[in-house]
Amino acid sequence: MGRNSHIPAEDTEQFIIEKAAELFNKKGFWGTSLSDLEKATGLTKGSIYSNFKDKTDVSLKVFDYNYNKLREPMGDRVKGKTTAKEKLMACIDFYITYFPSMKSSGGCAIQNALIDSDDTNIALFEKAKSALGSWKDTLQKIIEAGIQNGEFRRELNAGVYSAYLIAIIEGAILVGKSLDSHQLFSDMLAHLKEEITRI
Amino acid sequence: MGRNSHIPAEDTEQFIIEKAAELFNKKGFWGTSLSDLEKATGLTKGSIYSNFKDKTDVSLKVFDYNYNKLREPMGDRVKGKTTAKEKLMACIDFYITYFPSMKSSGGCAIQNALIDSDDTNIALFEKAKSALGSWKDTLQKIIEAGIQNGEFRRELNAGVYSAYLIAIIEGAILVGKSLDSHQLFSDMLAHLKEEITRI
DNA sequence: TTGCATAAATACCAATCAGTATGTATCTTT
DNA sequence: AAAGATACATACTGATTGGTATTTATGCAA
Repeated sequence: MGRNSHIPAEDTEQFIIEKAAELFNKKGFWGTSLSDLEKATGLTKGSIYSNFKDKTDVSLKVFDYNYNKLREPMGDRVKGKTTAKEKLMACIDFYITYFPSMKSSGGCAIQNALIDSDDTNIALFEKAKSALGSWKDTLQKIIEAGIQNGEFRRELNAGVYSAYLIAIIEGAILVGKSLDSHQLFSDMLAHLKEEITRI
Repeated sequence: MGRNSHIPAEDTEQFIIEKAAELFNKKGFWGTSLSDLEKATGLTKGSIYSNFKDKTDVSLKVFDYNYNKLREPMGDRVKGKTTAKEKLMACIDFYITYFPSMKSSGGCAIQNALIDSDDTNIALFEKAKSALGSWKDTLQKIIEAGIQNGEFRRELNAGVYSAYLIAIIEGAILVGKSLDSHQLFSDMLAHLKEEITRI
């Protein structure tokens, strides 16, 4: 009936993305149906398809939304710090703080997309992979700067250690979320912070 | 036509499980359809349903199969070692060795099940969760023994560190698999081994 | 105020989904 | 060799899937 044609399509698109975000993050691409999206948005399929090309299109834009919801506040936290060590610590502290909300919204979007879409939604997998890569690059540059200015040992391999940090964070999210323990999650990352003071 | 009625049902069940294992591990529970199982096994739906109650039943037995394929060889490797440190190292070395085959079969079954089935296949999630818990218990006991006999510092929290080890291993699988680098995976776990010599 | 573009709803589609009822061939038991 | 059990296939179901074509209602510009 188009009684909302006065609403710009852009707003509706964003509305759908926000409602779909938690669904895709929790139930995955194949676990989320269009009727799920209809229920969550209160809109009909026709409306969804006049804003998105297809289900994959929705999932890609939802990933960007979920990803930016992580990246932006983390960037803000790291930006304020000066030393490499402080930047890494800020990154870890960010995750400790955001764990509860991340858990309730279905976990880490990158992790979910990497596992969920492997083989079955290649476009989404590639997006998640590139997000992972750019996160690794960011950490690697921080670590390299820390090596240069003498904060970290010269023998430290920045390429490996950046991946190592991500591995622990993502692994801790998996374990902490599955065992449903914010405490355990914080303890694991606290241990990591200790270790960082010794590299 | 029942031209295979001379084959014991038990064998057919195992045959289906083995063929389904890679599918479920790669495509997930909702990403794998019964027609996928038909194609992979060469059997028909009727045959599958005379061996399993429903699709969930298949997924649960497939998880046990995938899980045991990990647990048994790992148990063998650890069993041979005497000190706690050697046991942890053997566990890590196991993953370094098995990474390629694990990657080609779709990754770590526990990790996949935990993320894939969260919310959408509760029975499978609970199975994966309990597998995670018993793995953590095993590591925790090894670490506690290591603390007792003076291999590790008395301040080390075995409950936290066991979860920490799992987090790194699972995280390294995620990163190594996604970035498609056995080298990076080995390097991350080598770094972990170094760290273990210092706890 | 009359058209026009837009946005959303309705109604529909073929394909596929998980699951079942029935049929049939083979093995086992007697 | 006849009867029953087993193991698989065939054929079907209703529901749901992702996606599309059409219709209707609204705001905006002429």
